[in-house]
Amino acid sequence: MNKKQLSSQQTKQKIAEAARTLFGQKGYASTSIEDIVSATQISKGNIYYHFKNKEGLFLYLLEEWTREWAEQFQSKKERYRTVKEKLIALVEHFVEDGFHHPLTRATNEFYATELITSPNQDKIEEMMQLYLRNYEELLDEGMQSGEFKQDDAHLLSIILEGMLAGIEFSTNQLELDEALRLYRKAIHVFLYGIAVY
Amino acid sequence: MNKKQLSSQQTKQKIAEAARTLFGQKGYASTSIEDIVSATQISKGNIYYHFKNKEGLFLYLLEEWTREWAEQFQSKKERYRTVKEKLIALVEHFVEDGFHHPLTRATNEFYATELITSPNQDKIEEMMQLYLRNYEELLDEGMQSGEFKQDDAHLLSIILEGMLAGIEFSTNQLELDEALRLYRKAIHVFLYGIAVY
DNA sequence: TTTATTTTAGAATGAACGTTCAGTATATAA
DNA sequence: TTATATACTGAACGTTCATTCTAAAATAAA
Repeated sequence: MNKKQLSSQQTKQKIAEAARTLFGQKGYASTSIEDIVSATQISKGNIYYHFKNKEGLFLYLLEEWTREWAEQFQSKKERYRTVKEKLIALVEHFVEDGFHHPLTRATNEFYATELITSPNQDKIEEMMQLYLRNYEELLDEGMQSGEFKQDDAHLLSIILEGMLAGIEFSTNQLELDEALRLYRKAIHVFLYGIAVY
Repeated sequence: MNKKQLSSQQTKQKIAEAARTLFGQKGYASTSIEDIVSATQISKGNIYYHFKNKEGLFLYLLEEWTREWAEQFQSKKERYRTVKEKLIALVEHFVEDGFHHPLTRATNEFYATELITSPNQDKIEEMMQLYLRNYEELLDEGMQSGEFKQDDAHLLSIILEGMLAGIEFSTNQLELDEALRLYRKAIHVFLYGIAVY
């Protein structure tokens, strides 16, 4: 990569960073390309040089985020022994580190609005599935090991994912420690609910 | 109410009905006032005669919905004996009758986008609280009666509400019976999670 | 019948915004 | 040095859309 390509990559990342922050602060629809221009001093044309359009820019951020999430998920998983511990650690990690992730709220909005029109439905759907598959795997593991009752792991993964995502919704006004308390309680209720006694 | 007032009320309801359907089908932002004009043959000016603006129209629908919800919640509550039964019945009822309520998705979108800018935050917040209070009351009742472990009912109400709302999200593609199965499983996991053994 | 009030119509307004495009600068390669 | 592909600029475009405004129609009141 020569000097030019390098600085080009840097501007692309600068755009991405500012966009992530702005989408997080103002939501998807309310963030204009002009806002990103103001925040970065990078011209509109340049933004469109690096990204197909607004939707493409957002999708780029989503994919970046999903990739990171998956990596962290894996490394967390390996650090704990029982599935219970793993799940608790995962929840704590993603509350601490990601609960106010810039994109969580904007993603809801994006998903709610763009799902109907976007030709990128598949891409979004795929990302959703990634989260579910990871949870499902863990739950399966817990059933194999005898930690959890035999049950429909797929269904439970939707419930878990739904629960975590849904709580996030009520979480906007909460401080980190309050949020942490809420999520801990939630995962414990869930674990009690599926545990073998 | 004379003839004129009556027909005026009728047009107002006609607008509300069409808006509810359209917001449900296309989401909040993607539904234009023009769409409502096309669907109803009622003029723009007339719509603005009956409603302050688009946001006001949507809020009107939300309030209508919340009112109905609260009524049905009450009447359901009285028909069952234990809190467990009440909660299960409630979930089933609102899945069957409301899970594809026209406004569920649009409300998510509206909430996600308008929360930041809208001066109606309070109104929305208030509606949210109504749901929570109702759940909290029930949970409290269950703790009093010894059905549930002593715990923080407020926290649990947020978790329950979050879980139900969050699952809805994954539910768009599901058939009613699949959705019902999912929600039943969810409420059972939750109940097991908080029950006294 | 006349006057006042409420209700309806729809063209006009104006701002917001995503996207395009013609052109310019810059670094790399020849 | 020159040619070329890459990176970048920002004004202009076109469209969408909520909202406003003027006027007309319909009904109620006097």
